[in-house]
Amino acid sequence: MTADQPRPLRADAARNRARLLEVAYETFAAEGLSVPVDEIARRAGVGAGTLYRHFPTKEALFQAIVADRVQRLVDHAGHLRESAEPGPALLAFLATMIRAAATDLGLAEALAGTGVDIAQIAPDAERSFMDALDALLVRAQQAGAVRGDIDVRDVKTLLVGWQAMQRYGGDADQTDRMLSILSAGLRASP
Amino acid sequence: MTADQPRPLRADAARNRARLLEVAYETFAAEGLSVPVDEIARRAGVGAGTLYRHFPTKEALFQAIVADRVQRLVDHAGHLRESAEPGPALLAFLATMIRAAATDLGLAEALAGTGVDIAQIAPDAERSFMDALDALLVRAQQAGAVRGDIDVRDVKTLLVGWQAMQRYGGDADQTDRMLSILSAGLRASP
DNA sequence: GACTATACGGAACGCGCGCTCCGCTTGTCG
DNA sequence: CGACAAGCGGAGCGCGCGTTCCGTATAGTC
Repeated sequence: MTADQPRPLRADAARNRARLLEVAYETFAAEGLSVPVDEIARRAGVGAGTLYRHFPTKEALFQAIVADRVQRLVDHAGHLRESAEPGPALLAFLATMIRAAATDLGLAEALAGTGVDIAQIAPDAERSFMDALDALLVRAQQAGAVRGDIDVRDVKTLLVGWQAMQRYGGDADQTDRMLSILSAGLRASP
Repeated sequence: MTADQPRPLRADAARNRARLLEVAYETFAAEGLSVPVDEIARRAGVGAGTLYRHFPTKEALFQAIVADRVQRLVDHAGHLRESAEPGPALLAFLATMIRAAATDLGLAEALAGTGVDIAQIAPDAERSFMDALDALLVRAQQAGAVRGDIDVRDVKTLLVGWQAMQRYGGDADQTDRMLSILSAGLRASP
């Protein structure tokens, strides 16, 4: 259904597109969304026109980046689900996301902070992410490793909060303490 | 030393200044920092020139708002310290801040998110806030109500994260669950 | 090697916003 | 009540950034 590409995209065009995505991701993650589009183009070594041919709008560029990154997270969740114990699997996934927050979700939250919402900008990515997270959560709850009164939406909200801390706070020691508080708080309660 | 006012400020000028602060606070908290300065002036019923006479720059306006709000939080912490048990006092303060986050700290974090840092913009306010928070934390730890391996900076980081959730997530029920997780995680650990 | 569709670069445009300037109004004080 | 400083309003300036346009270069094809 969605697998036909009318025209296979010229070689240089494909290269430029990939390079733009890469550079844009790194730049936005590191310096925020206010970086001018022209600057992205410059760093990628292309003209502004080229960027706009691939991504007709700045927001379209965001969308492409987010979709890409979220997909990687979903894949990671899938692997954990197959290879680890329910409780540890959930915590490991949360830890991974929080540690990677400075770049991955940090970007996503930067979007939310500026008024752009992931669920709006890339509904498909959002949905498959939530599904993957839900699977991990339910298994952990069934195994009795996590309190039963919370749902996926709660966990997602927790992630948003924790990655905000990550961006805000500092050293690795603090991160460890934050993670310790999180797992203590999630444990099945009296 | 700092208690002399060369000129007592004319009556209408004082009124306009207060009104501007009020309107700017509400507007920025509700709609983000990208609201144009002219719009603030319009809603306050004054001209742009008037706003700029009181606050020579948009950032100066932020600074004035933040200093004002943080001071209120510090006062609140002082009252709690005198009137409540150590453990509950800390949790009550955290809960207050988190519940008020959508307006108060939400603004502060909005600043941080856009590259402005409270500690830079209003160092005095930041310092007295941290002192007040520290006092509550230390008392709670001495009473054995909160684990001893965390410090003020950790608590501040937690607050940043929790208020991010607050802005992000939704209903009151979810907020309660988040608070429950927080207090469970903070309790003195094995 | 020549021809054409495809893609590129970067100058230029328009708009929005922070900030300034100055002629007019209004509070204040004798 | 009259005079003067203090304050006001809002048109306008300049700049930065998102977006467009079009003449030029280059990959793909025979």
